[in-house]
Amino acid sequence: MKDFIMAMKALSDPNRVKIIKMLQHKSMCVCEIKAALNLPQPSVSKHLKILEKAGFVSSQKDGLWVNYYLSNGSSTPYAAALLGNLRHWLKDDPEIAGLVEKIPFLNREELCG
Amino acid sequence: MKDFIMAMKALSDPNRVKIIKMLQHKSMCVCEIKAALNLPQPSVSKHLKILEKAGFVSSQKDGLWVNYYLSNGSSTPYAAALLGNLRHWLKDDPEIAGLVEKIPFLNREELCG
DNA sequence: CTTATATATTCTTTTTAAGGAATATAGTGC
DNA sequence: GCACTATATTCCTTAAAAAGAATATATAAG
Repeated sequence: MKDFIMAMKALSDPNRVKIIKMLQHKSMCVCEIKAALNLPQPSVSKHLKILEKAGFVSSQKDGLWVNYYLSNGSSTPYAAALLGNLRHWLKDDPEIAGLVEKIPFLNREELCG
Repeated sequence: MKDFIMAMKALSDPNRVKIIKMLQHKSMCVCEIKAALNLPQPSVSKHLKILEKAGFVSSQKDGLWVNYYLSNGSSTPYAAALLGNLRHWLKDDPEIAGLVEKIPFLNREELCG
């Protein structure tokens, strides 16, 4: 039950849902997410930590950057199933669509430099 | 997005999840749920309202009683899909199992009289 | 119309989660 | 070693949700 509640709470915040929807298209570092959502960096880090603990995302260091990407099923069954649903859910949400359109133009070197 | 967040928030509380898991077995009135979960009546009514607004449960008056039951897909796609998942999720949770075992012995006339 | 009962609503208090500013950590390059 | 940069963490404040007590509504029965 505890894991299930943690998963639901992780998805109860629009910014965290937006992060997941963006990561469906490519793995991103903190500063890219920060730029896309226009949020302060510590806020992004905190959201990512919540998503990570709930099993939705994983991370990998790449030098000074940390790349975040969607977890592959092995974490918790709840996160895995919900990530599957979220593949098509909210596809037509205008706010999400707007974000996704901008993803190709995010330039990590430029944003963080 | 708003509907999705509402659904996630509705499932972010253990008591509400327990209500859904019980309703999988039979439709129940407020006093039966109150007895099963050992919660104050206003608290049960409030939880039910949240579940209803998020599309998980519906209700039907039966004289002085109000019967609550799981909504059938037509409400929101999120609630419908999650209700599907919840059919098997948490089946082995000890707390849920304990609750479900007691459902057959809930006697509405006795509890509310 | 009055009483009794099941449920709903309101209001207040407490708890929990989110936002923000500042600081800390951990790599990188000199 | 020092300086720089991306990310993480802490602490404090604010906002949102839950719990609790009291009251209101609605239906049924006498």
